[in-house]
Amino acid sequence: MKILPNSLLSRRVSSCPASSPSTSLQCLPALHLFDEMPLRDRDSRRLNALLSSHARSGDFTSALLLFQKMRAFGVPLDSYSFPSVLSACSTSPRLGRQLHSLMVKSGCLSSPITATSLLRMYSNSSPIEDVLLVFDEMPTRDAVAWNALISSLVTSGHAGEAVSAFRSMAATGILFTGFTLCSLLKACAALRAARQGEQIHAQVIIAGCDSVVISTALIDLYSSCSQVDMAIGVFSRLECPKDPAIHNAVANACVKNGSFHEVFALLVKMKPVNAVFLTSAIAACSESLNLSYGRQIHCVIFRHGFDFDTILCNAIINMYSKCGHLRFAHLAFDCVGDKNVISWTSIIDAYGIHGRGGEALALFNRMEDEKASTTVSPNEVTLLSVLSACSHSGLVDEAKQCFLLMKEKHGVEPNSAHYACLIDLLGRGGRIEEAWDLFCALNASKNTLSGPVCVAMLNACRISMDFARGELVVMNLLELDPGNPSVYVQISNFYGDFGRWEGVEKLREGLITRGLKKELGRSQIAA
DNA sequence: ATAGGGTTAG
Repeated sequence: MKILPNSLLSRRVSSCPASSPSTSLQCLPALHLFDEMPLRDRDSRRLNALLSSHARSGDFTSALLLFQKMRAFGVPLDSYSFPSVLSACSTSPRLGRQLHSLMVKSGCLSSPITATSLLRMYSNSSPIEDVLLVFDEMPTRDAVAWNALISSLVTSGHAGEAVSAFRSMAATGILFTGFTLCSLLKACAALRAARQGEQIHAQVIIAGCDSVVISTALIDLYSSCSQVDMAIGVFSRLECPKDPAIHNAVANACVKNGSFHEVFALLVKMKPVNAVFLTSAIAACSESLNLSYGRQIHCVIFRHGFDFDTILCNAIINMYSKCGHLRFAHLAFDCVGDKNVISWTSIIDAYGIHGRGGEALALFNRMEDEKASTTVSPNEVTLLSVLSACSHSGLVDEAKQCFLLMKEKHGVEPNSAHYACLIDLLGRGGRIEEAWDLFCALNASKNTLSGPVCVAMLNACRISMDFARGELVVMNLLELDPGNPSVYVQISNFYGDFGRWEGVEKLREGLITRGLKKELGRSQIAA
């Protein structure tokens, strides 16, 4: 079952990743330029131009060093000095704040251009409140300023507020641009607002601002709204040249909506392939449990020299793990040069789902040991994988120990998924008293009681044949998640275990009056 | 002088 032509499989490595050039060498010419400039030439206009050229070429170190020199030599700073240097410090909020105060002192915030650069700086590294403050204090706001605000709201997870901001923008009489519509499409995608998204799509067509970038956002919108055919339609109707990003967007849309073969068909036609596309292609193999295609695509990745890409490697680890090939998952993990928290979580989870909790724990400890040198720390997903690995292997005490250390040692606050996992684990271990104590504590504080926590507790009651406690949990569960059909299945199974068929019947009636239907399951048996 | 789209773990 080979899908890829030999030409693709055997292509020589075309581009090896260039190692990044040394920053210290890069900034030497910048310093020389300034130092060798005759004193009379060191005026704001020339130096601002130099500053902006450094920033535009991505040489932020030189831009910041030059800015320092300008200050040291008393070169007057004006509105043309700040945008470049602000873009150079987007990852350093402390430096950004200092620049902000300099801008206030030099009266450079009256222009919407400089104020917008400041807003973008804050939106890259600071809480949304800081961004709003800058926007509120702008004396005049043009379309670019509004666009920056809307885009900042969307990327910080405030999609609803972004739509409101757009309404305010329109009410102020500022005309939207293609950039505005692009951010709104992202907002609609985040809100799964298909209707509103279609209306923006109409605006795009009316305003005639459809482009490859807008189309990419449209594909992502339809993908998020589970309308993969619409996404593919936008892609295939696009008349301008298609760039890598739009290919990647449509591949992602297909993966997310289960159209795996479309991804493979695109891959065969695509030239040149890129690492992002291959990541989606690997994800398609994981989702469809297609080890054969996964291995072929892994070959392509290797031959193209993309195996340095951490995100792609993480997808490969996950693919081998999901397809049942733990040994290859581990080999792929060992090959990741720059392991991040997802690399570690993926391999820990891989051992967990293969029932090898001891090795998962050993990897977790290794991650802790290497923390100092790699600056990678476990997060809440990592801890959930560790707990779940213990659960699959019956390592109850190890899980409890890990749970106790979660906050103080790892700095991770347990959430309801962690609680559910722990209760499930205690229940399976027949330790219903401990599970019940935890459940009652959560019930008392309310905010951590969730559907999954109740389901775990209910299962614990089934295992320990504790009908009285189970009935209490049933009441909690029906109150918490009455619209979820699978909840009724769980409860029904609980009553069934105890032969309480009248309970099952009552539940069935409840299901019918609520008009709930359980989604049909599908099973896949590998040949 | 400021501006938009694509990828990995539960």
